[in-house]
Amino acid sequence: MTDKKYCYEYPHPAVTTDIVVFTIREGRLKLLLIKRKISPYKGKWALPGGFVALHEDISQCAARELAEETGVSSVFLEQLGAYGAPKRDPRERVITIAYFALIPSEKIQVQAATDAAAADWFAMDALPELAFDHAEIVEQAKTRLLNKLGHSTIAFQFLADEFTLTDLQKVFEIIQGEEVDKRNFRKWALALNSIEATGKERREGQHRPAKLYRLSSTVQDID
Amino acid sequence: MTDKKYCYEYPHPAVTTDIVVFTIREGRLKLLLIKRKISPYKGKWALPGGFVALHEDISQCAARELAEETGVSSVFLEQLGAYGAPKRDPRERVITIAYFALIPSEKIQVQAATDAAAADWFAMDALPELAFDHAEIVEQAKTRLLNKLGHSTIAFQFLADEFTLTDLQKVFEIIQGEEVDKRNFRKWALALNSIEATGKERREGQHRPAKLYRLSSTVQDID
DNA sequence: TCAAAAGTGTTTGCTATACACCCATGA
DNA sequence: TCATGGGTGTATAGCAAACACTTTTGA
Repeated sequence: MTDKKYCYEYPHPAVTTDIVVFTIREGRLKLLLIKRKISPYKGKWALPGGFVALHEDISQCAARELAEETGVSSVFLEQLGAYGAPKRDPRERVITIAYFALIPSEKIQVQAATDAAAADWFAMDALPELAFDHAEIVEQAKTRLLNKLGHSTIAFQFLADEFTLTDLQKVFEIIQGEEVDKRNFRKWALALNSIEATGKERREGQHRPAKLYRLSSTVQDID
Repeated sequence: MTDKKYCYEYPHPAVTTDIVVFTIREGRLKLLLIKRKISPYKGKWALPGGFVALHEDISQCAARELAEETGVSSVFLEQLGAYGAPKRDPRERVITIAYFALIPSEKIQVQAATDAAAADWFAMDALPELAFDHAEIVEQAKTRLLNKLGHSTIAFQFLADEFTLTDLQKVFEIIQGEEVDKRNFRKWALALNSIEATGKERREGQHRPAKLYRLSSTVQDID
C-alpha cells in the first residue's frame, strides 16, 4: 500500500457521487450500469460514479463522471440525495451524493467511455444484483422520476430537440407502464405551454406525416 | 495545532450536517439559529449542525445535533440535500448534508442546550445575515416546506398531539402568508382521512369549545 | 385502395373555490 | 345578553377522464 499523505486532525469520510442514468431504448426505460473491476463487489454491476475531487463542486463531479462514462454532457442532472450508512462500503466510511440524469435515446453512442465492455444498459424491470446500496438509490430515483413526470417537463429530456407528440406520449407510457389516451394526452401536453410547433413535419412509413414540436425557450422546471 | 493523526491515501473532505429547524411561535414561522463562537464567521448566526462521526449514519448525526441544540428528539426530520461548493468553508473542503426539521411550538423549552445565550429563534421574514451558504439552504428549505404543505401531512408536525382545526388552519395561514377560507379548509382537512376526532374538547375563553383532533395512526408521508 | 399512424371534440364527473349565517360558551 | 371564536352547506367553474371517427400518406 502506498503511503497515506493526506492527514487531518479528525476522521474524514470519503465522498463520492453516483449517478442514476436513465434513458429510453428499445421501447423500455433503461439504466446505465458499470461492471466493477475491483473489490469490493468485484464483478458486480454498480452505478457509475467516483470520488469528489477537492477542487470541484459535487454537481461538477457528477457531470464529469457522467461525461467520462457516457461521452455526453449538458444533460439533465439533478441531485437525488446523500446516502451515508456507516457500513455501506466495507473498506472505509464512504458517503455518496446520488444524482439522477436523463439522456435522450439518440444522444448516446455511449459505452464510448474509457473501457467499453464494462458498461451496459439494463431494462429497469430486469436489473441485475447491484453493488453497495445502489438498489435502494435506484429505487428512489425511479420514484422521483414517476412523481415528477406529470408535474414538470422532465419527460422532454428523453427526446431529441425536435419530436412528435406521439414520441412524447410513448415516453409517458413507457415510464408509467400503462397506455394513455391520445386525445387527452395531446390536450394536456399543449396546455402546458411548454412546447411549440416547429412548422416542420416528419414523414416515415405509409401514413400521414407528424408535426414536429420543440421545447419553448422559456421553460423552467419545478422543484 | 495538534498532530493530524487521521491519514488517507487520497484527500477527503470534511462532512457535516446542518439542520433547518422550523417552528411556529408568536404566530410566525421561526427558524433556529446558533451564534458562532469561533472563526470563520465568528459572531455570525448559522444553522445548527456539526461534523458527522465515523460510526453514525448521517440522519443520526442530524438527529443528534438537533437534540443537542434543542433538547427535542423524535421530531420530523427530512433530508434536504447536499451542499458542496469548494469554497463554501474557507478553512477546508466541507460538504454539508442539510436536513429540515419541524417541531411543535410547545415542545420547545429550547435553548436548553449546552450553551443557552448562543441560540435563538428568528422570524423567517426577519433573518439576520447568515454564515457560509446557509441563506441559500434556508431558502430551499422554505421552498420545500411550501411545496409539501398542501400535498402531505407535514403541517401536523407543528402541532401538539391533540389540536383543533383552527390550530391547523393557523399553521397553514402562517406558512403560506395568506388567509384561507374556514369552511373549505375544514372540508379539505377532513377529506385527507389523516385525522380523527378524539371526542374531547378544548375550552378557552367565552365561546363555544373546540373539538380536539389527533393524527390517525395510519398516516404516511409522500415524497 | 389499403394499411398505418396522425389528428381532432364532446360529455361527464369530480375537485377547488366563493360565499354568510347560526351555535355554544363564559363573563 | 353580549362578545367571541366554533361550526356548518350550496352553487359554480375549471380540470381530468372516457370515448370513435376522419385525414394524409406511401406502397
